[in-house]
Amino acid sequence: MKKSKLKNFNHLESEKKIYTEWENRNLFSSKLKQKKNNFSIIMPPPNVTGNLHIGHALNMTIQDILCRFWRMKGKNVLWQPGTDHAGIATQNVVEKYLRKNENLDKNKLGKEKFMSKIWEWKSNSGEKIINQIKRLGASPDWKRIKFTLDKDVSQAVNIVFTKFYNKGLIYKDKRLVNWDTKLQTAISDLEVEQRSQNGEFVYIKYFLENSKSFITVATTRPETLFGDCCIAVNPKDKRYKKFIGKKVNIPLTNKFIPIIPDSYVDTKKGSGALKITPAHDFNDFKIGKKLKISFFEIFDKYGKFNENVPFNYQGLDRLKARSKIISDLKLRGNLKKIEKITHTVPYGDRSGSVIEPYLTEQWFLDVKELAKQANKRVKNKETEFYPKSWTKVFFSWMNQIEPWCISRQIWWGHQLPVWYGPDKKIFVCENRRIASELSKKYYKKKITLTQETDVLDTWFSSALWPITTLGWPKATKEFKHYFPTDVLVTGFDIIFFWVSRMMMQSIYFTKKVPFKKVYIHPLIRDQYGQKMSKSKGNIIDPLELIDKYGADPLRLTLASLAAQGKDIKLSEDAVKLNRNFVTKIWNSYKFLEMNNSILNKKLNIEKVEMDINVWIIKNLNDFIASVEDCIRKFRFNDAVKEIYTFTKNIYCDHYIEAIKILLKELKDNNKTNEIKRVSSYCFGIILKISHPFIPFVSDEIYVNCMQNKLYLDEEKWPNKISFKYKKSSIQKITFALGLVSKIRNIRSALKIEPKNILILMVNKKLASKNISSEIELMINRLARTKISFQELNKKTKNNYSKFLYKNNSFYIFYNNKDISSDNNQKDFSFLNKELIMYEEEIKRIEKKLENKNFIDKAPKKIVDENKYKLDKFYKGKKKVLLEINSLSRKDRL
RNA sequence: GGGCGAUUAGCUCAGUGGGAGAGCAUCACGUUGACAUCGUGGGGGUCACUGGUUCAAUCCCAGUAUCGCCCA
Repeated sequence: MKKSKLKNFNHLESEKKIYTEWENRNLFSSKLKQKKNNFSIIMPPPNVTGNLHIGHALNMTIQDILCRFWRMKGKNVLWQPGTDHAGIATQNVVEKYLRKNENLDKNKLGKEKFMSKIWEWKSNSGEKIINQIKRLGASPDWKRIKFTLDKDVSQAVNIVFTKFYNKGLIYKDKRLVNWDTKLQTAISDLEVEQRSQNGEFVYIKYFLENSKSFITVATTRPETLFGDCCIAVNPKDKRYKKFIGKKVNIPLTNKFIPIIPDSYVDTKKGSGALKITPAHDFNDFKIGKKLKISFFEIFDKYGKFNENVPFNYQGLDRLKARSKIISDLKLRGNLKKIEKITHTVPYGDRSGSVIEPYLTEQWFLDVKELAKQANKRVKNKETEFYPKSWTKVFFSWMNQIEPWCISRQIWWGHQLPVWYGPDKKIFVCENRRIASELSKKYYKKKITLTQETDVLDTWFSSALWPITTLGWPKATKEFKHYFPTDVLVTGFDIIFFWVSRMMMQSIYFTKKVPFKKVYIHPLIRDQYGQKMSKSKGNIIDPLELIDKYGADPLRLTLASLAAQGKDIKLSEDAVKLNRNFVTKIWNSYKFLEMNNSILNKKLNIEKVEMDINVWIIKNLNDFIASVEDCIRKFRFNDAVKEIYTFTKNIYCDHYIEAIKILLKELKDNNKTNEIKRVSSYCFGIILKISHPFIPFVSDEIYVNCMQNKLYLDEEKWPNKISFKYKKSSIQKITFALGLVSKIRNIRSALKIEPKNILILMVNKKLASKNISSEIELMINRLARTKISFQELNKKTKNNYSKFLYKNNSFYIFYNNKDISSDNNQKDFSFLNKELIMYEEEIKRIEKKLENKNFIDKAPKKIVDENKYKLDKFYKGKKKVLLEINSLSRKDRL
C-alpha cells in the first residue's frame, strides 16, 4: 500500500470550480431535439429582491435531486428557472432603501423615476439570489431564465385579463376591501393575517333623543362611532324592545341615528346592542346593504379621519385617536366601562399594519367556476398531491373560495390592460394600440385614452407561470413537449396563493392541469420547533452553513429531514453529522486510491467468484433498487437513510474492513485484482446513486480524482444488475459476519481487550463448509482471533470458553490476565439477559398457542410461524444455558 | 367556533393487524495506518389516556387530554 497524496476534501474550492465546469459543459440545458422522454419542473420563482433562505434551500434541493435523478435515468429534463417581481414586497424594499440611503421619497420622486430606480435595483441585485441558488448546486436550465415582468409574459397576462373580462369573469366593483393604510393599497383576503391579541371592549352610552335614558353599546373600535348609521338590537331581546324605532345621539357629535331590529345581533355578546358602521366593517357592510342604509366613510386612504367627522378630530390617525376618543367619552359621561378582552385583529402580512375595511373601487376575478373545474381534475387524479393529506386542504379552500381582488394601488407590477375614455367608458384589450382602435370606432374620432393606474396582484401573473415560461400563448415546441409539467415542488403555505391559482388558470386556458404531481415539502423551523423570523433572531442562513460545512452536507441534511408531512426542525448539529458522512465517502476513496483499487475497467459480474465480492454486489443491487424506489415515491428521507446505511455500514464497515486483510495477505493476483475491480465498481455506483444528493463531492471524486470523462450527470443511473449469484457466498459471509459480531459481543462482556488475540477453535467439518481460507482471514482480522482447526484435546488448556453460534460449538482460548476474574468472577449478564429474553418469548408464544381461538381463527400461516418460532426459541434457550455452563467452566472437557 | 394533523427511547423522528426501529445523545472499550469529522459493544420505550372491533391492536374505530397548523 502506498501513501495517499490526497488532502482532505476542501468544499469551498471544489464547489466553486465544479459548478463552473458544469455550466461550461452545458449540463443543465434541456435538449429537446433528442427524441427522449421529457421531464419538466417549473421552479417556484423567488423574489428578485430576496435572499436565499433555508426554505428556498430545501425547495431547490428537492427539485435538484429529482432533476439530476431523471437526467441520469436518461430523460431530457427541463428545470425552468425564473424570478418573480413580487409587487408589494419589492416596492417596499426599494422604497425603504431609497429613503435610507439616498434620502429620496417615492412620492416626491414620481412614478416614472421611481420605476426606473426599481429596474436599476433589479438589474443590480436580481442576480444575487440566482448566484445563491447556484451555490447549492442547483441545476436548472439557466439559459431559459424568465422574469415575471418580461415582455412576453406581460403580454400573456394582458391576453388572459382581456379574455376573462370579455367572459364577464373579471369585473370592476365598489366594495369593502382589505385596505393596507401603510401601503395604500387593497390586498386579498389571503394576504391578511388574523392575529390574536389583547384588546378592550369599550362600553359606550348612546343617549336617547330628548331623554336621560341610554342604550349601551360595546365595541372594540370606539373610533368608528362617527361612521355609525344605526344601532341594531335583536328583536327578541326584552331589554331593548322598547327602544326600537327611537333615535339616539352619536356621542361627541350632534347626529342622531335610529335603533333598528335585526336578528343577526347576538344578545349574549357585549351589551347585546350593536353599532352599525357599514363603511368600516365587513359584517356591518352586509347589514347596511340588506337594510339599504346610506353610509359614508370617515377615514382617508392613510387611515386618518376625514371631513365627515367633527372638526377637532379631522386628520387624526384612527389608532392614535382611540385613546383621545375614550377620554372624551369619559369627560362627556358617555363611557360606561372598559373590559379587557382578547380578540383577533387583521394585519397586512407584508406591512404589518392593521388592515382597515375600506370602501373602494377594485377589480375582481370571479373564481367560483374556475375552482370547480380545478376540483374536478384533482378528484380525477389528474393532479395528485404528495403527501395525500394536502388534497383535503386544497379542496377546503376551493370550496369556500370568494371573488379574488386582483387590483393593487401600487406602481411595480403589471398595469391593468384597461383604458378609459373621457366619459369613463372602459376599453379592455391586449395593448394600447388596440385600445385606441376600439375607441376610434366607438367615438368615431381619435380620442386620448388614460390607462388604469392599478397593477395586478403578483399572484395573477404567477398563476400563469407554468404556461408563460414555456412560451404560451404561442404554440411553442417547449409548450407542446413539457406541458403539463411532471411535478411541482413547493411548500404548503402557498397552496392557496399559488398552486390553486395555477390550477385554475391553466385549466381555463389550456384545458390541461399544469402539473401531474405536487410534492408539498415541510416548513423548516429552528431546533426548538419555532418558526424562523428575523425578530426572533433564530434564522439559520443556508449560505453560512454552506460556507462552514459545504453544500453537500446541507442538501443531505435537508433531504434527510424531509419526512412526509412533518415540519422540519433543523439544527446545525445535523449538518455537521452529514458533513462527517461526506468526509467518510472522501476517505473511502482515499483508501481505494492508496490500494491502487481505482480501476476503470468494465466488470463482468457473472465472473466474480470470491464470496465477499458476490456478497457486496448482491447488497449493492438491493441498494440501487431501494434508492430509486424512494426517489420515485418522493421519500427523500428514506433515500438518504439507504445511502447512509449502505455506504457506511455495509460498504465501509464490513466490506472495506474485510478486503483490507485480503489485499494484504492474498498472494493470488487474480483474487486481489477481482477485489480491486469489485471495490472500485461498487464505489463508482455509490457515487452515482448519491450524486443527486451530494453532487459536488461525488463529481469531485468521479471526475477530478478518478479521471472519468463524463460528469455523473451525464452517466446512466445504474440498473439493477440481474446476475445469478451464488447463494452459498451470501450464506458464508453472513455466517462469518454474525460470528464476528458474536465474538465481539463476548469480548465486550468478558472485558477482553482487542489487543489480546483469542484462539478460536473451529470444528473441521464446519470449516470446510463455511470457513474458507479467505473467510478465515477475515474473521481473524475482524474479531481479533486466530482460528485453529485442531481437534480439541481434553488435556490441552484450562483457559477456554465454549459458546454456540448457529448450533455450532466454538471454543475460545484466552490469556488469564485479561480477565478480571482470576477468581472466576466473570460478567455473564449478557448471557443471562439472553436467557431471560428466550424465556419471555417462549412464555408469550406458548400462551398464544394454548388459545383455541387462535388455533381456530388465525390464518394457518401465522399459526405455523408461531410454532416454528417456539421451536427456535426452545433451541435458543438450550443453547444459552449451554453457553453459560461452558463459560463458567463447570463444563470442562 | 369549524376543519386538519400530531402524541413511539433523553432528543429528532421512521414504522407495521401477528416477535417495538433508526440517527443523535449517553455509558464502556479501543488509535488495529482510509477516516477520532473514527471504530466496536452495551444500556434505554405501558408506542398519550379510556373504551370498542378482532383469535390478536402501537397500528383499525369511537371518545378524552395535550400540542400544532389552517379557516372564521
